[in-house]
Amino acid sequence: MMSEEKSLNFIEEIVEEDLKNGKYKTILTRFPPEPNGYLHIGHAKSICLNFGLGLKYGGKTNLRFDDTNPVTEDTEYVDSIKEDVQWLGFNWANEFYASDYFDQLYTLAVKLITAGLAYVDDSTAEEIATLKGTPTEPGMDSVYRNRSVAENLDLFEKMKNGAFADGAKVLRAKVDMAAPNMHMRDPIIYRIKKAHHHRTGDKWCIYPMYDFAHGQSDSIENITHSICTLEFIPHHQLYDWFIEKLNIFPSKQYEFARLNMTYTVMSKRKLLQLVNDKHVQSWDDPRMPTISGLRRRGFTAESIRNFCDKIGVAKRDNMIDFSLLEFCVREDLNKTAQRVMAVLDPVKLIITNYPDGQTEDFNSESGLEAGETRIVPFSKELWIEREDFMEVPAKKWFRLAPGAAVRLKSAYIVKCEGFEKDANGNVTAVHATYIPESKSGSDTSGISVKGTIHWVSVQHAVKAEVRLYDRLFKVEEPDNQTGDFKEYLNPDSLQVLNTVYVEPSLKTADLATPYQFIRKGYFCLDRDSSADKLVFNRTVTLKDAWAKEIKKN
RNA sequence: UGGGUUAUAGUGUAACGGUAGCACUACAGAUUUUGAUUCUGUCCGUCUAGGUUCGAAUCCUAGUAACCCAACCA
Repeated sequence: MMSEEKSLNFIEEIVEEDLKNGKYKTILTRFPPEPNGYLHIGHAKSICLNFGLGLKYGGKTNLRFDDTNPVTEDTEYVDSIKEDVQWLGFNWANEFYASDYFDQLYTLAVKLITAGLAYVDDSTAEEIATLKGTPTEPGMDSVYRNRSVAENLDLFEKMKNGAFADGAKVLRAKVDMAAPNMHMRDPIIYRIKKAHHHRTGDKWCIYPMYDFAHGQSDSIENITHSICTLEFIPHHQLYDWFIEKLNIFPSKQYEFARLNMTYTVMSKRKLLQLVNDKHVQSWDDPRMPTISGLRRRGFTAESIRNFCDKIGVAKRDNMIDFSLLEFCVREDLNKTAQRVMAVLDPVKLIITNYPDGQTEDFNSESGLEAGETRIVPFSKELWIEREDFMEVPAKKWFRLAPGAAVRLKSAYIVKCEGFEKDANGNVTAVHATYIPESKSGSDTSGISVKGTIHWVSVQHAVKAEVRLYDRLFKVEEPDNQTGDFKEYLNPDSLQVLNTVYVEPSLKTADLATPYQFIRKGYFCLDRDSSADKLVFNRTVTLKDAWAKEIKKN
């Protein structure tokens, strides 16, 4: 038996090495979101990586909210983040908050001051920026850089006690104003913000910066592998500097390339703009790349996990085709979706030789597994898809056209005998005769047809609303265009169909079940549905060989 | 123009000095009561130039390109 061995990504290699040589007995990772927005598919990559490592190597993973900036953070985001991580199928060992550590962080800052490695700076933001220099020119010392330890201690305590206004003073680490790494040029580690915090309330008026909170929180929790994205590479040196100077648990930082995907944007700032400017209806608008948006759209947790597995983990910048995500969701839904019939763009098919008032119940397979069936009622008048009839058939056309025959899925073969048109030339009805001996499952007609189409009985049909989604942006890389990214939004990303007829079995449709509208795609019920109105979202279309055939001409 | 990171088919990702493989996409075909699924096949790649070696995607040298860093954001 050939064993197919999946190769390790570079972080798994590091973990295996650390475990093998006894550096650690078990590993501890963490997923550290800032609660200032909803999670998106890029976060899913990080979640799958961090929690996946814990699972794969018998370790644990904490969920830690990096809540050090009270002005942008909110419990609404905390709640959504927890829901999304759980929905993706992961359980955290502990739910922590950087704000849990504010007292310890304050103590660590005092320790740094005492060691002569931090000072209070009264300079304005502009002065600090000017003195910082540029990547090609070294910075210069602030005049406050050499304050005594005692004075720094006194000033820092006063900062904590609210003696100064926002922005009046900051606490800076004393590193090296000439360092080639800009982040080592005496980084700010505490600032004054008299703002209400979602968890600590008004207890604090100084808050630590990312660099003096993230690594220290990792250390407090004894995180072994602190995994973040590439843009934090310049912080790595500082991360290690604090650990060394503070002599705390040596967590190690590793960086991987964040996920980028075609036809969408992946920055919380931009996504927030789309929500605020009403280009989408909400964070969970089905067009959004957010976890909640994808969930509402009908993507499964399984498909997103598979996607994250397929894209891999590496250090080079990447741009993943949206079609890979579509492939993953089709792959999963094909196995699980209930097959049903729905006519999105209805036109009437009248079976002239079928008795008035007669109905028949047909069994139709509702899943991929043999034996799963549901009952679909049939009658003289049916709704069929407008695009399944062509007055003048195209080449290789094997659906309905004058004189042509098709199979009505799970029912009879019908032959088109004519059609009706209105004054504008639009087809208003198609006429056909059915072949009684061609009944599905007991066909003795001897006729074989190439095409099979779906249908819904007019008298049994249930009216529904269907929302079709297309890519959010009309260009592959909205981030890499000139001008505002919003200029590249796809105006046709949402199409609402108000007159869709679905088969009666869908009256009991529920939010948890994925459906395949045969030949049309995968759909799910939207939470906007009510007792008297069904609303479906199209998750993704089916692959469509015919559409490609047409495009070729 | 300082520092850092990265370069393998159209897009991702393997190969750890020894046959450049896998997935998606694209294309062609078989099967099909979903033009779906399934199955078969095809196209396409080691950033460049030198060097080391029996042998280089991998090691060395020199280039080139892309991305990140000058928020009291994370």
